[in-house]
Amino acid sequence: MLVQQRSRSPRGLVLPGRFVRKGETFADAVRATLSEKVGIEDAVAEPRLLKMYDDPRRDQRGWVMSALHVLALPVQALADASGDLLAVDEAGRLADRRHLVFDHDDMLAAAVQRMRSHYEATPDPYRLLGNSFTLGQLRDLHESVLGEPLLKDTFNRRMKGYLTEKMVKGEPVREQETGGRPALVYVRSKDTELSQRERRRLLLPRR
DNA sequence: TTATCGATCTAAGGCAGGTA
DNA sequence: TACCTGCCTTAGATCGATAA
Repeated sequence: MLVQQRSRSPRGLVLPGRFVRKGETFADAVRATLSEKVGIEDAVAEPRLLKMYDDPRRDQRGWVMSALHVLALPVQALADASGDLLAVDEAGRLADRRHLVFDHDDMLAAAVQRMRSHYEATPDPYRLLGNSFTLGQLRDLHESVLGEPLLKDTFNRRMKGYLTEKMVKGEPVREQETGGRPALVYVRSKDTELSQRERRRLLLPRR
């Protein structure tokens, strides 16, 4: 999670953000925040609106509404970003036990919960692995996001239903750098929008 | 330098028990 | 009864260490 140090009162760690200016949409403000405050000009993924926060008591400076957006990016894309990348725990709080100012702890937990629920139901829904990947890479990513180990066999069997082997010149592509038997490279099947029944079936198993 | 072996990894399939 | 799940086994492939 990328957090930033707020220099004005109340001081402390916050999620990146700013006020919406006259004539701006939320989308404009999100893009401007990424550009001006984080240093990301061209995000490969679109930020997703998650939740509105409108409790009049949430900010001592006055009545401030916040529109929480979520954007997931590979770590490499954040190499030059302004702020600190911090780990979160199982509950979606900062792993080092520090707290964010305002109600940003709740925002962080909500964002982590939403992201984990998406990774319960769809192979890499935020496309952090790009267009092609091995099952091992996919499982590592899902375990990282969910914060717990998964059953390898069941994960592979469930995910394969939503993946297609990557083919070049009629031959399946294999990843040679796994240290063992070359792993098959997969791409997402065209239809990865799962039905409610399929989503329940795809809920990932735990070790 | 080369061959061998063990460790490690993925892929695939079988099987028994559980469940809708 | 068909399907799903978890566990297990076997095979194939690579890498690094080690002996000849």
